[in-house]
Amino acid sequence: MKMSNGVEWALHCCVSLSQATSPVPVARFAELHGVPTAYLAKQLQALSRAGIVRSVPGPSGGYRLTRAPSEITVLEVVEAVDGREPPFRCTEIRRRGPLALSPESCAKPCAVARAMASADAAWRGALADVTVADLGRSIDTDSSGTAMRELRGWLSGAG
Amino acid sequence: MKMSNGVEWALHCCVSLSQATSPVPVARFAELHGVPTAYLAKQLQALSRAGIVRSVPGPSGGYRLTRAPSEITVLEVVEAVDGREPPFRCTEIRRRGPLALSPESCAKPCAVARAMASADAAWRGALADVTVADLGRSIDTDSSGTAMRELRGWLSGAG
DNA sequence: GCCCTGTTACTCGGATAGTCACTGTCCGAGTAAGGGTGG
DNA sequence: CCACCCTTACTCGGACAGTGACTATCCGAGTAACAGGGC
Repeated sequence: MKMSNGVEWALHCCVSLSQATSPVPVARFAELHGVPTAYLAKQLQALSRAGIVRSVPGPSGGYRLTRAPSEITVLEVVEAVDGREPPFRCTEIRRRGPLALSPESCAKPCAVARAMASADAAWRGALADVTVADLGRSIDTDSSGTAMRELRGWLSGAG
Repeated sequence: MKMSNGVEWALHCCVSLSQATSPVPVARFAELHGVPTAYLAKQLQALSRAGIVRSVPGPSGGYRLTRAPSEITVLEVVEAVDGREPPFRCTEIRRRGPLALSPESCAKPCAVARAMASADAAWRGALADVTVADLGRSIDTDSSGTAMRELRGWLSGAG
């Protein structure tokens, strides 16, 4: 079970975007984070489809957030990039073999699927409790309050 | 992010094993669940390496549980089959690019990694709260108390 | 009848190909900025 | 000097190859059961 690395990139891009005052193009993010430009664009497109960011075409265009950073949860970003389907998918093996259950006996998900779904809900709940604004504050605290200021300066400067 | 289907098979096998009184070979499980024998064997081998089941070679051999079903958590089975590494792996992009942090500033995991680790801990905690015995009871309840009895009968019979 | 021995066949275990999703990349459509021209 | 228009170049967006992990499979090593022979 491996999560796409694009999730990490997308989250850092959202934090960076929360400090930007004008649209930021993909190339700028790629330079800032040291990742491939074209592949990073794929992740930003996913965020755009999910309505988390909005694309501005043409010169001086790029991406901007559609909402306040405090209104964007980590879960939304993860689901936008990695998909909304849960990692575990029940294949209904209880309906197969010599002890197969009748279809009408399978109205409820089986016990295994319920346990996995419960854990998945706990995972999503934890991710939904953290917002992009929270991430920015945590990063700022780790750097003694310099990270967000340096980020704003770099985004405003020529690069 | 896709979890191996072997996890589902392994969990159902553990529940079945909890009702067996003698070692059960892989072929029997494959017939019961309607899955490929050779690939299912791979999952049972993983359980064996993790110490959840014990293999008995030779005629009338197979697999048996090493502990009581109430002492085997779903988390153990998931980790045995799917691996213990968390789905999210931080690539430390904060150390790269024009605003790269110094190595000594990265003693703690970054905020993004902490948020993902917290969610992962919640996921594992939920899985650790359910045991194989719990799964068996739930399946029995869903079938009005006939599933485990039929399972014991089939495992004892010639198949 | 009981014990020993050799055969037998059944078990697991790791090493070996095939397929799907993630990774990485490219070029085309669309658009706003900027400069030039005319009024 | 101002407004309009054209060129320009910069943006995103979806479509196209490469790689690693999951899927599926096979054959060999080891061992307990079983049958046969000897005591």
